[in-house]
Amino acid sequence: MQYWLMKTEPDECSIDDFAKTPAAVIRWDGVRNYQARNFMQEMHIGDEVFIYHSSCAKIGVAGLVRVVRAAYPDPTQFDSASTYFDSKSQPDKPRWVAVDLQYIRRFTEVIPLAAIKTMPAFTDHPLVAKGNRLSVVPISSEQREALNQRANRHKEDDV
DNA sequence: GCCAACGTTGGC
DNA sequence: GCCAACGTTGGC
Repeated sequence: MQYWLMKTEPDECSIDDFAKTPAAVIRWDGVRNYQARNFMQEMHIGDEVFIYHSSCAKIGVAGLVRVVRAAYPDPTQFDSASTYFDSKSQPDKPRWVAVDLQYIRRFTEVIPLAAIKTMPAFTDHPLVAKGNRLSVVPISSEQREALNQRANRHKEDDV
C-alpha cells in the first residue's frame, strides 16, 4: 500500500463533497501536469490519498480518501466543452489520466499547513517547500503516521 | 537545445 | 491583490 497527497481547491472539490455521499465514487480528473500525472499512474487500488485544501481560508489536510480505480484516460481531455480539453490528446494516445476515489474520513479539523511545516517527518517534503506547485505527491509511512496522529489529537481533545 | 516570455499556482 | 516560483511554449 502506498500513500499520496492530492491538492484541490475546495470550491472545486473538497473533502465535504466526498463526505456527503460516502459511497460515491468520484473521478479525479483535470490534472494537467506531467509529474503529477506520472505519480497518478503509480497509484494502486487501495492506496490512501490525503486531501489537501489549497487557495482557501483553511489551507491544509482535510481528510482521507481511497483509490478505487487505478489510472485510466481522463475523459475531459477529449471533451471540447470542458475547461480541461486538450487538443493535443488523441483517443488512441491519451496524455492525461484520471483515478477514481472514495471517501474514508474527514478530519475533525483541517491540519493547517503551518502545523505540517513543524513536523520533522515533513522537513524535506515538497509540500512545505516554497513555490511548490505539485498537485500530487507521495507520502511516506512516517509522514502518514504524523498526519494521522495530528488528526486524531483533535478527536481525543473532544472527548 | 537554449532561453525569454508568458500563464498559472498558491501562500500570504 | 500581490508576488515569487514554477512549468510550458515558441522563436531562434
